[in-house]
Amino acid sequence: MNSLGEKIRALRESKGILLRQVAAFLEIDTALISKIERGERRLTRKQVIKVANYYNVTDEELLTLWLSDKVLNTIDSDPYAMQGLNKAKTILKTLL
Amino acid sequence: MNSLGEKIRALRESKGILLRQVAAFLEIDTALISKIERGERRLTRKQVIKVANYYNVTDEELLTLWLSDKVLNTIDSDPYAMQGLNKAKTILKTLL
DNA sequence: TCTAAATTTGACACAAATTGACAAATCTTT
DNA sequence: AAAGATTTGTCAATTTGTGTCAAATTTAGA
Repeated sequence: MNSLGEKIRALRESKGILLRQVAAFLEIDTALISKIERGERRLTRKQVIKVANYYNVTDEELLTLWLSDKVLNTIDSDPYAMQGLNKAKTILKTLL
Repeated sequence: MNSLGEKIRALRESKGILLRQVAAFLEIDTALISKIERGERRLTRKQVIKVANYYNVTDEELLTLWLSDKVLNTIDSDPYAMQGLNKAKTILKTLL
């Protein structure tokens, strides 16, 4: 339930960048980015976009993970999570 | 984006019950259930279950709508909403 | 190993969102 | 017009989200 954190940690490590550096770029405390990568906290939408640029990946890729994490977090482990998700998808389709 | 509110309003009206009565049953203010039916506020999970019993429908039916509303609310009108939903679904499947 | 840098943890602060009550305004029915 | 039903607006209490800071722990290099 923390796809984005894992992803940006992988990106950071693959480029040999320090938490300190990402934190500076995002203008937040190092402790915070540490928590974010481990899924203890979440990025804001704007921060996700900044990070995507920083690591040279598309906004879409990271935002999709970010949204997915948010969704899974709100339906948590509700027994009807899948039904709710399907209903949401059906409704969303009609809105597009 | 307020499937549940519409549903419970329809249920209430089909049975000719007053907001006042539902509110009394749920032990909340009448104004609140009014707002809930119009999507201005949300029920808690426990209240959804109480309402389901009150109107003699299944928990599953109302909780599905409740979850769907929550999901659609959190992904709001993000341009990548559908991608996020699909990713969430994929991940959720692996967790079951 | 020793130590310095990097990361993690826990406590706290502040802001924003949520949940509810209450009073007043509006809508409906008779 | 009067009574009841519903809606609206505002305020308080609580919860949740976003961030900092200091201290503890882990990791790496000399």
